[in-house]
Amino acid sequence: MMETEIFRALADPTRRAVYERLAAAEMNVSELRAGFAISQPAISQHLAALRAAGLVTERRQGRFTYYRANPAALAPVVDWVERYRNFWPKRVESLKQVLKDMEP
Amino acid sequence: MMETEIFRALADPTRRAVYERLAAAEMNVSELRAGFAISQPAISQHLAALRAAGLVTERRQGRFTYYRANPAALAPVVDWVERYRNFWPKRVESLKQVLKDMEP
DNA sequence: GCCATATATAAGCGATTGCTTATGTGACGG
DNA sequence: CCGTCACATAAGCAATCGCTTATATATGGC
Repeated sequence: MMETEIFRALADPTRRAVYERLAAAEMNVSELRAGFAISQPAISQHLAALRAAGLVTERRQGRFTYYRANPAALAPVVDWVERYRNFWPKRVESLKQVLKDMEP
Repeated sequence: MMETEIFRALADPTRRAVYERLAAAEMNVSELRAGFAISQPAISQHLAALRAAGLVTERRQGRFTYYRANPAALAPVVDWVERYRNFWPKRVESLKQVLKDMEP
């Protein structure tokens, strides 16, 4: 299940923090690591999880790998929440559409 | 972190399925169990996780405990996604407001 | 009171998580 | 080339997960 991988990736607070930093600005691994008190491999492993879920994309440039958030990959989360829209008005539709429009 | 507990609760596919069934209809544990191929304690443990995250509420009636989904508890998920609204138009605001209006 | 029913909790177990240290891989600068 | 830098991968480990079986806690019917 695709949603499982995304929810699982976001379930870790460090990983959400990584995503948040990458949403603010594209960054290479060393720059990213600066904000956290964990080892470089730990960061790489978190990035691998986010990458597998499609939540971040990488761009290799020489020795550096630049990562950025891919907010379009959050669509399944909104989709899932949206399935319970019968509980509330269907204004949620708009968000779903916006995310769909972002697809590359 | 509150979001962590919610994301973690939703990260398990069985738990999401439980939530989905409880979103469709209030149900006691035995009725709920009928739809799954796992033991009664396993269901109770999933319900405990969902309950701890505030995603479901219980109503005891005699020997039975009836559970129902509490969609308002999904608000932090929408909130979190919404934090990246700078990537997309701010129509997301409306969803946040709707969820806030649902609070008991 | 006594027994069955409905659910929760405890205990135990293999699988998975998130971290660490160690090592690999590839690109740059001398 | 050769050493260093940027990053990924491997291996190992304690903690946590999701499940099981066993047991506790209520409630209801007799």
